[in-house]
Amino acid sequence: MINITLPDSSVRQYEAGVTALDIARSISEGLARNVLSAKIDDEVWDATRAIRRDARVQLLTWNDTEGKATMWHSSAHLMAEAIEQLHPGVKFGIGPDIENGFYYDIDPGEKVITEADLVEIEKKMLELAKEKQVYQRTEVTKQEALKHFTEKGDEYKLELISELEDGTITFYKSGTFTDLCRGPHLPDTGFIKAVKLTSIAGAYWRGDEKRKQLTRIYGITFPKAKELEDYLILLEEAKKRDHRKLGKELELFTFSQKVGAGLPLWLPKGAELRERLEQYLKKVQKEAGYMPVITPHIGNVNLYKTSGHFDKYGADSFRPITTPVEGEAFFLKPMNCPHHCEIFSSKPHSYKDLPIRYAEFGTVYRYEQSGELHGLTRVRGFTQDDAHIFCTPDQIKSEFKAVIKIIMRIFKALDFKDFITQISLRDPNQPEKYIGSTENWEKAENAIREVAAEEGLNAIAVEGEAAFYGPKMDFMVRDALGRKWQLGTIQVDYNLPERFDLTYIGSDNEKHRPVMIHRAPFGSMERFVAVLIEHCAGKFPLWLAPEQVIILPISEKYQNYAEKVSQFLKNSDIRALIDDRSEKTGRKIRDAELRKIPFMLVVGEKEEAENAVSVRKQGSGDLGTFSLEAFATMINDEVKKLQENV
RNA sequence: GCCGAUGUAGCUCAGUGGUAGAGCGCUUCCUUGGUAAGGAAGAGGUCACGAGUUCAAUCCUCGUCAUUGGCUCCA
Repeated sequence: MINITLPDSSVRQYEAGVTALDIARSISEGLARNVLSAKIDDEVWDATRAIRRDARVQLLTWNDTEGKATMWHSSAHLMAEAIEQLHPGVKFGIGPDIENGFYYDIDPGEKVITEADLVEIEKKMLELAKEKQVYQRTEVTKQEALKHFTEKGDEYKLELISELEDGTITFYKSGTFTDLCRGPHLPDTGFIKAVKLTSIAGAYWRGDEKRKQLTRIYGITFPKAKELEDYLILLEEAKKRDHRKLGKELELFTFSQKVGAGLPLWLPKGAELRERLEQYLKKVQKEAGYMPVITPHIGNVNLYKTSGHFDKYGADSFRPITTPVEGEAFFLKPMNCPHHCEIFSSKPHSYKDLPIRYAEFGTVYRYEQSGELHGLTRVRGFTQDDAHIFCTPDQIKSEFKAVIKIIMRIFKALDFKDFITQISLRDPNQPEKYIGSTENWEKAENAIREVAAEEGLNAIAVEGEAAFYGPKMDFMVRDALGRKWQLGTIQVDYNLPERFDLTYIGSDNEKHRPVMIHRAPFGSMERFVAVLIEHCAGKFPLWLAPEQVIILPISEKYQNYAEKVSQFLKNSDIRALIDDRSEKTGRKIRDAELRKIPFMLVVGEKEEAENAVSVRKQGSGDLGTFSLEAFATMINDEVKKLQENV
């Protein structure tokens, strides 16, 4: 007998060789029907795999992330089986579960799989699922594994097997499909009740752009048809928040082929919104001791040779601008830091001057690959809310913390709660990607780790995500469709000060090297506004809304009074406009609601007589009648509250 | 940059080898209306751009550009 400890700490005894499914059955049939897999100690196993030792067992169902993962991983196998039956000879790469579903990378040979094929594959999957094919796990030797896939002629699987150690290799077979796989899997395919193959895309084998591009098919499955329906509705809802759609509808920004791909044009309302964000940050930065600087949009190529940007990115940048002078060339600036280094160099500094904080809303230009452009989140010309802090080594941590404080203040003011804090480190396997000494890198990385720990940030460390000159702390937020974007960033840099030979005079009257902190709380105005639009679904906080109030006269007779209200609000620093169309009030209200204008003021005979307005709040309806003064006070108080909500 | 898809009126989209349609928006007129769509008329398109096939191309073929789902990249 073995002892099985359940999550509630109760211990039950079973025969050795018992399966998680048996355990579930011994608790209740209903539970057994829902068990997808099980966590045995800290490893997720098939629910049908024999347990031969004492263990902690947690049964996993659709309600568990790992349960879903099991479902989706098994679904990838099911899809592969369907594809193999419909298109014999297809070769398979990898087919993992992902955050929302699964994919399989396949090499269809001569055939091109298109979206039209997906419907057929879905149908086949459901057919096979109904057969309740059992997922059978077998342990195989490396030799057997190699033999199997040599016979099948699947070079991708052979490559994967060649990297595995003998004795750890398992196959899973379900129906007619056998795959190299670590598992775990569902007991059988019958759990898969609803299937949607969502998209098809090219994906390089092993993520290497020099290797063959396979066809990747993404899909998602559910244990109930209703859940699939709900998921699809959710996706539709998410699309409505897409900043590209809202940006157009709310007239915030646009693009023009004539201007060029990836070069955003801010429309008046978008510019209004952005300027308010900039003014807000300028105020915060002034309080925090930053000094404004302004630098040009181009810089001599030599500047970027010194900084290292030319070597690193020169080949993939906009071509240099040449001049009538032989050999002279300028670059569109891709970064503000080299310019700021030169500002620092413009005069000698004492340790007493440090830290020095230069801030600039600096517009930079980067030649992003054409396939990378995406709305406002990935563009070729954008404005960073950049600043560079030049400090002594022992000021790093306090300066770093002060920056975190600014970022948190902004995120809080805009109600960004779901962000990810990431420590972006070197890839230790690719030292050639970075400049500077190992010693400096370690110092910088340690400083960031220490700050993260001391500030109690729940940060995840990711290797290979650092900038080429230094490690970063990045603040990431997801867009409406779940894609992660980096917003705020703080970077510790020992390298540029060295390359620019920056110095300050210490108390010992010797020259010392300052450390540089690069930081941008918004990241870029473009990307930040994009994420902000999606975050609030276009319903901006009152202080940012390009149009705060719309006045709706009941009829033309009250046009004069509407003008008077408008003038009063403008004098009270409130952004108001009048809907003077010859339309009924219901229509004006509907249009204002759709334009997401925070407040609507209905004015007619009654309001004019009382010098009042009837207030309607976007999304929540009629608030009743207010005197003009009371309304203005209410708006101004709310704006003030929102801005100071920190 | 790579693989796939898409590009028709300001917007959302339908459509056809014989040079085009709807709804919304816009303009004008009627209507002067109290909390999510009042009525009528009208204007508006080189069907992304360039070649090719054809008697004839918005439609078929090729190329370019842009958008888009991913991959790769992201100072």
